[in-house]
Amino acid sequence: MNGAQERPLRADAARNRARLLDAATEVFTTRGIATPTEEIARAAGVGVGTLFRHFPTKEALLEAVMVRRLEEIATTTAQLAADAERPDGDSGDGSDGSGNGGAFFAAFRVVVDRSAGKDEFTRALAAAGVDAHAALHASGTAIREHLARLLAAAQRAGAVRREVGLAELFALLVGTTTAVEQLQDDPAARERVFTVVFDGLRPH
Amino acid sequence: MNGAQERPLRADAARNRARLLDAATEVFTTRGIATPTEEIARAAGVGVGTLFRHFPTKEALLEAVMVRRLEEIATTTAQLAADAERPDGDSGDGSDGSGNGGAFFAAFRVVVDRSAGKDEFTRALAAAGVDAHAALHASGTAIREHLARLLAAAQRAGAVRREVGLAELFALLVGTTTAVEQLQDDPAARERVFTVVFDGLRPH
Amino acid sequence: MNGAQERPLRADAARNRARLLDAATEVFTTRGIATPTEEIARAAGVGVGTLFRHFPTKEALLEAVMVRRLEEIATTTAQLAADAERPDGDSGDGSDGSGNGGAFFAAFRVVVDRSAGKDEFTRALAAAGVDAHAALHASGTAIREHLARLLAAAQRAGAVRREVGLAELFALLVGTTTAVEQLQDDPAARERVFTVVFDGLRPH
Amino acid sequence: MNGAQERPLRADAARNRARLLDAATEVFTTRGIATPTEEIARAAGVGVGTLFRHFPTKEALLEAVMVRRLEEIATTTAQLAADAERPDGDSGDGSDGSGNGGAFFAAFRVVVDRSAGKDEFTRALAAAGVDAHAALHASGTAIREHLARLLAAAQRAGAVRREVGLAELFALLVGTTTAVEQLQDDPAARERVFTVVFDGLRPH
DNA sequence: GATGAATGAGACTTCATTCAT
DNA sequence: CATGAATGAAGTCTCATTCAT
Repeated sequence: MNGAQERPLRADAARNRARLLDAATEVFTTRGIATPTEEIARAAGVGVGTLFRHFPTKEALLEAVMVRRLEEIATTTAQLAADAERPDGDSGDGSDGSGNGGAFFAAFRVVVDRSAGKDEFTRALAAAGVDAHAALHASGTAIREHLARLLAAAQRAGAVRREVGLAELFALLVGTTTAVEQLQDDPAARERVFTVVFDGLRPH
Repeated sequence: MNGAQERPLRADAARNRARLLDAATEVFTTRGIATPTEEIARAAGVGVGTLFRHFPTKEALLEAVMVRRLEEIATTTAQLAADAERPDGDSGDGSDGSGNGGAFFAAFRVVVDRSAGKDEFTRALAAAGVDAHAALHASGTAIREHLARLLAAAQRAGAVRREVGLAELFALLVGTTTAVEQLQDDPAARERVFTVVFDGLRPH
Repeated sequence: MNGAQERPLRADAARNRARLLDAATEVFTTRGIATPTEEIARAAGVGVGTLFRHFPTKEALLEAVMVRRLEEIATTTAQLAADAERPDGDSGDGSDGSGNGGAFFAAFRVVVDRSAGKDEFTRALAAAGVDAHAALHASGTAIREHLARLLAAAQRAGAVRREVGLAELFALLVGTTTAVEQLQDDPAARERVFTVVFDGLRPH
Repeated sequence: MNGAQERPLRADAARNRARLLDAATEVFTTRGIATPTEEIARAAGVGVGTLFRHFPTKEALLEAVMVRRLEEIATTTAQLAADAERPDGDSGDGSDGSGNGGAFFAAFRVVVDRSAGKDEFTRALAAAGVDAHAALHASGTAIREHLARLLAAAQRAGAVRREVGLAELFALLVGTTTAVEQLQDDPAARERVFTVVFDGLRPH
C-alpha cells in the first residue's frame, strides 16, 4: 500500500526515531498512554518539535510503537512457522498420536509473552477512532500469515481441533494475554492458564 | 468514623443519581471513558454541578458505574450458586448428557456477557491510581465468594479439573471477556471460544 | 433612608439571623472571605436557603457583618464622647497645659482593638464594587459623629494638633489597625506603635 | 538541589515574562486579585498557556508580582541607605533646617509610595496558604537590612527615637501605606498623615 | 418559613500541536 | 533539522444563587 515513501533517513534522524520509539514504548507501558507527549520527548532526550517531525500525531506514535512490537513478534513467529513446515517439522516422528504442534504452541506463548501491555494500545487507538486492524495491516498480516500457517500445520498434525479458525485464534491470543497479565505475581497460576487454553485447543 | 453518612437521599436526588449512573454506563461504554463529564450530565438531563454533587470526581463516577455492574453480576451469580448447592443441585441425576457443572459454566457465561467493557474501567481506574481491587472489595467479594462456591461444587461433581484455582478462574474470566469482545460480529467464533475454554477447564 | 422596612421578625427568624451573623463573623475572620457560603450556613446550623432568605447576596452578608461590628464600636464611642463633653469632661481641671484628650485616645484604642480584621471586609466590598462608605452610612456616621465630637473636644483641650481633620483621623485609625495586626505576638512593639501615633497627634 | 535551573531564558520568553508581570501588576492593582487569569494573559498579549508556562499557578504569579515590587523598592532603599552611611551622610552639617534622618524619612516615603496595593497581595497569598514571609525572604530581607541600617543611622543622628525597633517600623510602614491608600483624593490629608507619623517617630 | 439538591457560568489548569529562533 | 516557547481548545471542578420539597 505504501512502498515508495520510505526514504533513507539521515543517520541522526534515524537515531532519533529509534530513541523516540524506545522511549515511547517504555513510557507508555509504565506510565500509561495518557502521559504527555513532552514526557516522551524528554525521555528520548529530544525536543517535542523533533518528536512531531517524526510522528505527526500522538496517535501516529502510538501506532508506530505497536507496529514495531508486532514486527518483532512477526520475526519470531516467522522462524517458528518455517521450522514447523520443514519435512520433519514440528518435532518428533509425527507418529505421535496426539499430534503435537510444538511450534504452534510455542508461537502462541511467544505472542502472549511479547504482547504484554499491547492491548492497551489497541484500545487507545480504537478509542481514538483508528481502525487498528487497518492501520496495522502491513506488519499485522505478517504475523497473521505465520499463525495461519502454524495453525494449519498443527491441525494437519492433529494437534489442534479442526473447527478452530483464525479469528478465534486471534481472540484467544488477546484474551490469554489479558488473563496472563492479571497473574504476573503467580507464575504457577499463569502456567495453569496456558494449560487450560492449550488443552482446550486440542482435539476433543 | 463514617456510620451516619448514608442518608435516605431525597426522592429527586435518588432519581438523578440513578439517571447519572445509567447515562454514564451508556456513554462510557459507547463513546469511551475519555468522554467529557459534561456529556454525561447532558445525557442524564442534569447540570454538571449535579453530577459533581453526586460523584465528587470523574474517577468516583467511573468507580460507581463499575461497582453497580459488579453488584448486578453478583446478584445473578448468587442465584446460580444457590441453585448449585441445593441437595440435588446442578443438573440432577448425572444423566444430563452435557455432564454437570452446569451452574458453574452458566455463571461463567453470565459474568463474561455482563462484563463487556468492564475491564476498560478497571484499566482506567488503575491508570488514575485507584486500587480497583480495594475499591471494589465490598461487592467484588460477593462475586468472588459465589464463584468460589460454584467452582468447588463443580470440582466436587467432577466437571472441572481439580488443579484450577480461584486466581486463574478470575484471570480466565477476564481473558475470555476480552477475547469475546473481539468477536462481536462473529457469534459462531465467539461460541468456539467458549468451547475451547470450557473444554480446557474440564478434567483431562 | 430606610426606616420603614424593619419588620418585627419572628422569634426563630431573628435567632437564625443572629446565628448567621455570628457564624459569618467567625468564619470570615478565621478562614477568609473566600469561604463558600455553604460553610457559613453549616456553621450557623441552618441550610443555605435560610441564609439567602436573610441575606439576598453574599455581599449583603459581608456588609451586615461589618455594620454590626461598627454598631458595636459606635456604642462604645458614644459613651466615651458623652463623657468627654460633660462640664468637667475628659479629666482633671482643664489646667493641664498639655491638654489631655483621654477620652479621645481611649476611643482611638477601642476602635483599633475592635476593628481587627475589619478592613479585609472593606477591601472585599470595595473589590465587589460596593461603595462601602455609602453602604455603611447609617451606623458608620454614628461613629463618625462621635469621633468628630471627640476630636473637637480634644483639640479644644489642646491635646491634639489643630490641623488634623476627620479624614486623616479615619485613615490613621485604619492604618493603625493594620499596623497593630502585624504585631499580634509582640505586645511591647504594639504599644510603641500607639506611642508613636499618639505622640504624632499631639501638638508640636 | 536546584543549582542549574536558572537558564538564560530565550529572548522572546524573557520578553513575555516581563510583559506578563507588567500586565499582572497593572490588572491586579486596578481590578483586584480576583481578576481571571485569562484577563491577564490577554492584557499581556499572550495566550493563557504561556502564562501558565511561566507561572504554574495563579498564586505563583501573585507571588512573582510581589517579589518584583519588593525588589524595586529594595533597589531604592539600598541607594538611600548607602547615601546615609557616607562619612558626611544624611544631610551634612546639621544646618539643614529640616533636621536630619532625611534618608530615613525619604526611604519611609518611598516604601509607602511603592507599596500601594501590596498588602492586598500579602493577604491573598496568606489566604492561599502561602507563607509570604518565607516566600519573599530573599528580596524581603534586602529591604529589611537597608531599613535597619537607615534606622540605626537616624537614631545615631538623633532623628528618630531610640526605643523604636525594626518590628514596629515595619508595622508602621504597612499601616501608613494603608492609611495613605484611603486618602488618594486628598493629598493634603495624605501629607498630614505623614506629618503625624514622622513627628511621632522623632524623639520626645 | 426552612431545607438542601440543582443549576450553570466561569475558574484554573493541561496538553497536542505549531512555529519562531 | 532541532529546539522549546507559544497557543488555545477543552477538561475538571467550584460556588453563588434558585427552587422543588
